[in-house]
This record gives sequence, structure tokens and C-alpha cells, in this order.
Amino acid sequence: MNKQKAQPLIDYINKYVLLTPEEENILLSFIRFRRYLKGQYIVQQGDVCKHECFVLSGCTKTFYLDEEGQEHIIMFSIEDWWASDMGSFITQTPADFNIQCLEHTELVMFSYDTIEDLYAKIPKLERFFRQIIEKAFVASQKRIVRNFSLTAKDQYLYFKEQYPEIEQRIPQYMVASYLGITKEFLSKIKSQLALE
Amino acid sequence: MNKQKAQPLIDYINKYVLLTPEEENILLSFIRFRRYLKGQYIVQQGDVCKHECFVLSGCTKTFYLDEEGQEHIIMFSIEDWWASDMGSFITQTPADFNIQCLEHTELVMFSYDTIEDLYAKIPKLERFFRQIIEKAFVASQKRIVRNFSLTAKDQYLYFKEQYPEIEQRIPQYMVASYLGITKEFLSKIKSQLALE
DNA sequence: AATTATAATTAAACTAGTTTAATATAATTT
DNA sequence: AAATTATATTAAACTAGTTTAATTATAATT
Repeated sequence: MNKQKAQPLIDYINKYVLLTPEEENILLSFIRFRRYLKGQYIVQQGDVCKHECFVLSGCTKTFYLDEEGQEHIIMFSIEDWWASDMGSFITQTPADFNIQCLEHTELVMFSYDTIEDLYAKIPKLERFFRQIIEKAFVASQKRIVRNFSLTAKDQYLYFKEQYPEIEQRIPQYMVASYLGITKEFLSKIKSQLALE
Repeated sequence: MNKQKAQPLIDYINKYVLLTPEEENILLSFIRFRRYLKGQYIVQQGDVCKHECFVLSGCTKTFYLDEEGQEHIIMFSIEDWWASDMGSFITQTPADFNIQCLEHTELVMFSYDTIEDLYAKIPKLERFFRQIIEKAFVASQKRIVRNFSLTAKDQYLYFKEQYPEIEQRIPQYMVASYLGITKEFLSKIKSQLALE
């Protein structure tokens, strides 16, 4: 893959481990660039997730459809975040989640078929992925805590504060889905906040 | 540390990566055995978590006290599970969680001060920890999904099915806390289930 | 500019789960 | 065995958030 396009990924990795120029080149030979249009799916529930994707530009939502066909958004990914169904990726079993682009989106893809080979050639990346997954796990646990201990209003305020960029880019009903509340109730919360 | 006592940990690690006898010995020199009594704390909210603990026997609860002093249990750990506040451990900042023993508990401890050294001596362990944290992250995400899409009754049934051993070993009000509901409501759910 | 589709607001009726408080049942301690 | 402490049950009043449905605003399309 083209080095210039991959620069945000290389910068991101170098925050965790230092790659030599040689290693950067090996990395480039292992990754693929891909562009998706707004609305397109990167992964569909039921498919096996073959890639871990690093978002260069654009925005995706990762969501789950329950038995009643209700959509539950579990995360948004923008620039410098990851998009994949990790459960499906690591076990190569059907995905629980859909990942769909909310904007035109440019990605770097790591393929399941070559990632072991990549770890063998650049063992440092094993360390890198360990570290980012540790962080993701911690964030996920903290979200469970918030779900338990905050009211819907406080969860919304936390979201606004933590991800102001994301709130600007997506419709409000998706924020509600991410928070696990109805769009009507989020609307009510916002109108109450406006009066304070 | 004594090899015989560490055997469950070695067996557990060998499910992910194969350690040579030499590596097993290095590992043993890096880990510590410790016994806690029922009621003792392994980590307290506000302290920095210095160890990642592998449970050899016994049972712990990891919980969070909110502003009103309410306890929210986020996980239980029994034999062959881990107990630590990973957020605190990886950043060496004050812990959000308490970890307390619900039974007399025997642990193997990995210390923050030597874990980098251990990774350097046995790079395979970086891979091992990456893999187990991937699994923990996936489990955490799935729990968020369940919180969103299942009723309290269905979450309880899921818990019963997934962790029948744990349900036998802990009081019911702790199950309720883990599920994020009140003990009174869990009691109601159980009496409804008894009628079905 | 008019039309259609998408997103957001409002409000009333409803329900899953909470709160409070009293009672019952185990389990421990003396 | 009696007394104390911890755990579990039950029920009534309550509330945070849902459902349904109608209305308005915004954006996209012709």
C-alpha cells in the first residue's frame, strides 16, 4: 500500500511501538487500502469478519439487529479508530455485528489470512495490538459501569463531552441507539436540558 | 514460585502458546503465589493496581461504589479466571474498582514492575496476553449487547446458563448487582419463573 | 418551488424495574 | 438452644424510560 495514505496509521502505531523504516515497508506490503461509499457495509451480521480496519477518514457505525429487528448501535468509528467485529475476526465465526458507513470512508485493512505472518515478521505489532486492545477492553468495562450507574441524561452528557465531534456528524436517533434509549426520550432529555 | 502450585496457570497458558521447560522456569521466577482470606481486598478503589492475578482457587468479586455508596458488581472470578483492575494496571493510576474475596482465595500474581521484563524474556507471553484480552474484550462487548437487548429476566436466565457454578457459590443479592437490577426485583423474577 | 422522504419534537398512556418497608428464613455466634 | 446477623421474599406506591401516535421541522429529489 501507498505510504502517504498509510501515514496516519503509521503515526498511530508509532505512539505505541517504534517501527524501523524497514518494518514500515513490511507493514505496507501487508495492508490494503479501501474506500467505501456512504451506506455501504464493511461487515454484515452472519458473515465472517475477515479484516480489522483502521479508519483514515469518514465514519462508521457498528450495530446489532435484535429479534424484533431493532437496531442497537454499539460503537461509532471515525478517523484513527478501528472498525471490526473482533469476536468474529478472532474466531472466524459469523459476525454478531454489522458495520456500515455513515459517510464516505477510507480504510486500511489487515487481513485475517496474513496477520499471523505479519506478527511473525514484526513481533512488535503483537505488542501494539495487545496495548490497543487493553485500552479497548478498559473502555468497554467503563461503559458497562456507566450503563449501571448513570441516568440516561447523565449518559448523554458524558457522550457529548467525550465525543463532541461524533455528535456533530450523526443523526440524533443514532445517539439514542448508542445510549440504549429511545429517540423520543433523548429528545425529551434535550428539551429539559435546554431549560436548565 | 513453586511449580506444582503454578500448574493450573501453566496449563492455561499452554492452551494459547507452548512454553518450553526453560520458559516455564523463567515464568516461575517472575510470579508470586498469594493466599487471601474471605473478605480481604486484593485491590481497593483509589489504590493503584500493581498486579494482575490469576485465580487458582476461591472466588472474588470486582465492584464499583457509586456516589450514593451503591455497590455495582462488574465481574466474578473463580478458578482459571483473572482478577485485576486492568485500567489501573496499564496506566498505573488509581483504580475504579475494588476486588474482594468471597471465599478463601489462592492467586498467582504478575507484578507491574517486572512484567515488561517478563515480556522481554518470553515474547510469546505478549501473544498470550493479547489473545486473552481479545477474548475478554469480546465478552465485554457482548455483555453490553445483552444489557441493551434483553429483559432482566432473560439476562438472569443467561447468567444461570453461562455460569451455573458461580450462582451456587454467591448470595443472590450479588447476582442482582451483577445483572444491574435490585435484589427485590431478582427475587420477583425467580418467583415468577418458579410458576412457569 | 413543490414533493417526498428523513429526522426531530411533543404528549398521553403505559410498563419494567425501583423504592420503601415489613416479614420470613437461613446462617453464625454466643 | 437462644440470640444476633446476614440473606431472601412479598407487596404497595412510585418513577425512569417506552410505546404509540400525531405534528413539525429539515433535508433531499424532481
